[in-house]
Amino acid sequence: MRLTTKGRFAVTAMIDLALRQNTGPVTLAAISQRQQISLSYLEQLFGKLRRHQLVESTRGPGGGYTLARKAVEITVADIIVSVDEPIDATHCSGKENCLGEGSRCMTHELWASLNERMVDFLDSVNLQKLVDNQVAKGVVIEKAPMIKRAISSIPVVKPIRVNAPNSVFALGASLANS
Amino acid sequence: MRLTTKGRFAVTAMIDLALRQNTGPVTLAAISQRQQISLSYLEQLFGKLRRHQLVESTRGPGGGYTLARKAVEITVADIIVSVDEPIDATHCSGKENCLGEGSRCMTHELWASLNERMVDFLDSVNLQKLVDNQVAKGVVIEKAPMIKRAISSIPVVKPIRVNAPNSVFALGASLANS
DNA sequence: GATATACTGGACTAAATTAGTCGGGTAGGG
DNA sequence: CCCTACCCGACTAATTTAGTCCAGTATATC
Repeated sequence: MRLTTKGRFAVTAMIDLALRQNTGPVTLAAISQRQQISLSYLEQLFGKLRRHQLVESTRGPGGGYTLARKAVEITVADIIVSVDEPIDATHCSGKENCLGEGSRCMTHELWASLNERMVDFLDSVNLQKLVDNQVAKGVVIEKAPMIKRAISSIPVVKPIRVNAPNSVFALGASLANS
Repeated sequence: MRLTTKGRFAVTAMIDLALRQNTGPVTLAAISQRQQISLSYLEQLFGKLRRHQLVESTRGPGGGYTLARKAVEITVADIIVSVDEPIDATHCSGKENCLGEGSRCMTHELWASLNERMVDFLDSVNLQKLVDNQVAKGVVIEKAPMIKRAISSIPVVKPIRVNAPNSVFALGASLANS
């Protein structure tokens, strides 16, 4: 289990998708605009979400992404695990007792427990809950305009690359993948 | 609240210290050897632990570190917060609603909750518990040899710098500091 | 069957962070 | 004094993060 802004972005994007997929597939371009996440980055993220069967894609005009299963059946943990790869291997889980006799792994159980709690929590929250929460807050979902071609004359603001400046989720977070 | 190997090292070192401080101050050199943590790095860590009043130092020969308060009164959260600086500021906590109306902060509450759970857990574990756990496991604490000068002919193995290879705690972890 | 839309995938990269090292100090016991 | 052991700030290599870029492929509509 790891926590990065990547996971946060993925959860945000999935909420956006869940909120609007009832009017058909949602394009990444739309999510990108609404959530201010770069399109290329979303593509990367959704590639992973698709490979983990959390979303389904429809190509071509009118295409986009839809949830692969009901929102209530997708947990936050599912999303995070999908985008923040396992990184398993190379760790002292189980058989190998790290270094002599618990010397290095004195804290192993501690982190394993913490990890377990985190997973439990993130698994207890499903996408539907987050959606309901948003709806309760009064988020307005404009009906997808059925116009064939959207106005593409909106000046594209070239996003300046600034590595996530020490914000809430400034850094990566990883924990034993118990 | 953040989680890095730095915090893990600090907790490990603190357990080592708690286990042996009854025979007087414990030197960083000794902890370094036992736990395989570089001395310079321990100095950095203990500087922070001291400034946060978790340990006290005694200079000169026979000196070293001791816990500033009883082990039962030091929690894992205390240790981690001490070494992994706050990083507060620059985040959307409270008044500023991030971007428009909850758009970016759709997940804010989620992370805040998760963070709260983590802190709760880490605050529920105190150093004494970890020490008891070690003792129960049968960790042998050699009586500190009262020899004035330790044998310094042990060939010092020059540690090769290899950035923490994707292990359990491979990466940093940060969460809202609610 | 052009053409535009929209997903697919992989190679690449700048900035930030981590996990330290290095070196020169300061305090205190013998 | 001199050796032990803490003190502290500057420096750095490796790694990771958070993306970009670009060259496709599938498909609906005209």
